[in-house]
Amino acid sequence: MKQKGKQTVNDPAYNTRIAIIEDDDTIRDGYAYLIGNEPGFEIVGTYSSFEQAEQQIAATQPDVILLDVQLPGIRGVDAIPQLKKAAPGVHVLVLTVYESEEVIFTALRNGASGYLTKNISSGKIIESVIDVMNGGGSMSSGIARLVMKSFQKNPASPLSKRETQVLDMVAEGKSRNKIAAELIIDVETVKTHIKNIYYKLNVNSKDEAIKVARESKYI
Amino acid sequence: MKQKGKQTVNDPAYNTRIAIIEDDDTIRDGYAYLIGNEPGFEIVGTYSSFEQAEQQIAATQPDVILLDVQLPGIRGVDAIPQLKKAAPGVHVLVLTVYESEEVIFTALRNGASGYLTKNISSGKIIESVIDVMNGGGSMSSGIARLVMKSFQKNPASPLSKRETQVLDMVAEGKSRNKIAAELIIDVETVKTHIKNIYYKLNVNSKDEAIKVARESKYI
DNA sequence: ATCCATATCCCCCTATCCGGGGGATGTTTG
DNA sequence: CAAACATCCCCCGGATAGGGGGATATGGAT
Repeated sequence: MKQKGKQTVNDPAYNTRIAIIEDDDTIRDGYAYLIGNEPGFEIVGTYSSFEQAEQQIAATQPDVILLDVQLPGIRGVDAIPQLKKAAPGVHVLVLTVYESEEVIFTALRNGASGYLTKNISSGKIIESVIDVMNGGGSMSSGIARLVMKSFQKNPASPLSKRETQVLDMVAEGKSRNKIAAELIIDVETVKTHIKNIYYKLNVNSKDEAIKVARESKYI
Repeated sequence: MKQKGKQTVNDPAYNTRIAIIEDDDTIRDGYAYLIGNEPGFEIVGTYSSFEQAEQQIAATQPDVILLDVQLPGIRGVDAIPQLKKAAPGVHVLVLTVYESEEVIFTALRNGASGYLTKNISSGKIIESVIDVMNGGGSMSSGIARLVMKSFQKNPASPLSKRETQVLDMVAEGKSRNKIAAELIIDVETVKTHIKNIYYKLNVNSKDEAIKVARESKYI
């Protein structure tokens, strides 16, 4: 229902207030034009850099910010915390041309409400804005694929089921005793599993094993 | 480009072959009707349970499976690995009425290509099918929100920046020495940070701290 | 039938780590 | 200025980790 002391989103007379931070003039003006002409949406500010935007954002308190990742100065996704501080409750929709995992996950960690590739139509952007205004999230399909892939394990892991389970627990900081207790097996068995894990991963310490296994998505 | 020995997806004469596993007759037949009448899409099988579907899926090798989470017998999301084994390369789109975090993350871990709530239009389902056929992913906005939220930390953490950083490393199985080396500070400092973390979280061991911090999304 | 991977358990050893206790000092920030 | 933060110092005893050497039983692949 989302109120913020103004009117509700569901009020047909209420315009969703949108700010755009994007350094490419053509793209910025294009978005502004397309979205500004859409009934129910209002562009309350367009900026070509974060530094330029910060003050104004605090003053205008938009509902949604369309944020380019490539900006002169600070990287767009790194500016998200400051933008949310300047306009608490604002929904940040990140726009990008590249699908870089590092950038995507930084954006998500920083509290972006959506992550869209720029090759989408303005209709899709409007749809995403509506989604996030209703408390949802929004991701283009390429981004969604990467995010979903990050949850999956490598099916070609050299580790057995039990070994994976043990290494999972090791990676959570649990001691051999704790692991043995939880799996209801002897500490010696846990030890053997760990020995075999080290052998298979060609390492000889906990954190090497965790590092290697994480990199290869074995755990 | 995705070939599978048949024709390419981009061939306008090729029909995307879809199977539906859904125990509610009305819903199943409804989807089958709506999707079957869509040009470019073909329903190659409808099943009311996983057990019933498994054999046929292996024989028909559909491109996409629409899978209900609530099934008699095995839970839909738990059947995903077997479905992918029966039809390697198949894209599984999970359909649900509830947005349960546990079920969502199980689906993602098991390699679902999409996760949709049932209140969406058949047009949206078609869109999602196209997205996954092109190698993308697809999530309804409520699901996307939950997934994105899972990446975020609690902004109200009692831990300082440095403490969070240290606990992060502790949670990765690193020893105090290793942490000290990586942060280029003394082991004693790391120890002090850990002491303070334990005090703040009201615990007195590594794995308690990790558990509490994980539950509250401090790390 | 045999071999290999898996899973379970047993014993030895030493160096390191962990948790708990007591402090101190400088900087940042509200 | 006080509180939070980040840094470093000392002492102690028990637990843990890693490396070495085994054994036994099951189940699947050849």
